[in-house]
Amino acid sequence: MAKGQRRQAILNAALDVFTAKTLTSATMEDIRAKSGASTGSIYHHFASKEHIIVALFEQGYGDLHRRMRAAFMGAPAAASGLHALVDSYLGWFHEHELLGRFMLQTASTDYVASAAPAVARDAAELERQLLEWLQPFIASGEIVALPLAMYVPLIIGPCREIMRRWQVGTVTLAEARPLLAQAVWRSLAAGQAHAP
Amino acid sequence: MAKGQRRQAILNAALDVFTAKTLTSATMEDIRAKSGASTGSIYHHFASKEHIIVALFEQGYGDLHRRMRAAFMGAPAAASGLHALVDSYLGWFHEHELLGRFMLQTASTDYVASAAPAVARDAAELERQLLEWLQPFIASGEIVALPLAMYVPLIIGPCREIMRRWQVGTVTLAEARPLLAQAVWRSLAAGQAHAP
DNA sequence: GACAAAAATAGAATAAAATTCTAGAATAAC
DNA sequence: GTTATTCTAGAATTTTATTCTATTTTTGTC
Repeated sequence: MAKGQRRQAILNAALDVFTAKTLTSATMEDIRAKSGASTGSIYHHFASKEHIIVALFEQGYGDLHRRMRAAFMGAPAAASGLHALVDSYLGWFHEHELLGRFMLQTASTDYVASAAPAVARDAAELERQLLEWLQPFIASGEIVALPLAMYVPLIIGPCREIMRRWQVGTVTLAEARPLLAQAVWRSLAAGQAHAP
Repeated sequence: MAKGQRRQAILNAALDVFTAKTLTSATMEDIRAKSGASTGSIYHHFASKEHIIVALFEQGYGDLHRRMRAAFMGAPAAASGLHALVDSYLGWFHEHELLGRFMLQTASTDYVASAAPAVARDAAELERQLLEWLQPFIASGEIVALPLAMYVPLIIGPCREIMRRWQVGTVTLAEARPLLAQAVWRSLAAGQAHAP
């Protein structure tokens, strides 16, 4: 078995098992059986069940963040950049159904923050870059001025909930995708109608 | 010990333990020690560790949903109803810090859906009522027409993410509360500027 | 207020699962 | 080719959830 093959086989098996059953009810024995690895081999690659979970998160978020970053960085206009960002998020989860299900269903960002500091750092860096990219549009008044910590929730919050629903089949991307980007844009675009 | 006292003591202890450690690393022994109940007593009230978790969810979501329902139902105007809805969500989590942390951090809606069907049903009913309430405003063109499954994500998504951040201290409610309601309103209000 | 029935508690016993350990096989480094 | 390192195996151990049996407390009834 080639270099790193076994490790990935274990991760793949774990992902299957974790999405089929719940995190707690999935046993190491399940993972062992599905991956074909021995107990010793599993514990050679991962210190514990939790470490397997963390490794999956790192893999998933690493890839997702990379894609999101690429989406807005370099975009010249606010609207197109945000549109691309929303699209990248939806697109990633669309293309990584199992891992995405695991990421959205299993644990929250805060759980990850303590268990997977690398992911937390990467997320913080991504947010910093996004805010930096937004800055000129806020300054010019094209995007509403808000406490900085609010932008990501306003952009990602709706995306996340939509993808949750997509995962359980109550929403289709074909219809949601363009409308979602527009809705996010409206929530951030300045110079429009005010509400009470 | 009075009627139902022990059950609640167990739930309280479990909540403490679950928020202090992770769901898996929190043991029945931890709960036993903190609650002062015996093993037998715990298993008399709850069939398993998972049942304790579900009971906490039912308690939390039952109360939250009740409050959200009260917020918009009967509101005469779209803007004020949505404002009240957002406020009720933020307010509830503000007032139930521990339970709220548990609910947002621990498990997702979908996990709950399979484990706690009562919660899922209640959530579905709440959504139905919200959409029914929204209907006239959509018909009149005051609120944008979207696939029905998109409204809740657009409203609750940002709220959820904001509260997550509030829980870890990166956002204060004093500043976020009014701005969030406005942003949600903008994302739903029709007849405004279009984006590419 | 005595008494049966039901609910609640206790803690020991068991079962299930995670993790550790010791030894052996494969691979890489030199 | 040989030595060191990584990897694999599977049995042994430890930890944790759950079950079981017996005892106590409460509740409803006369």
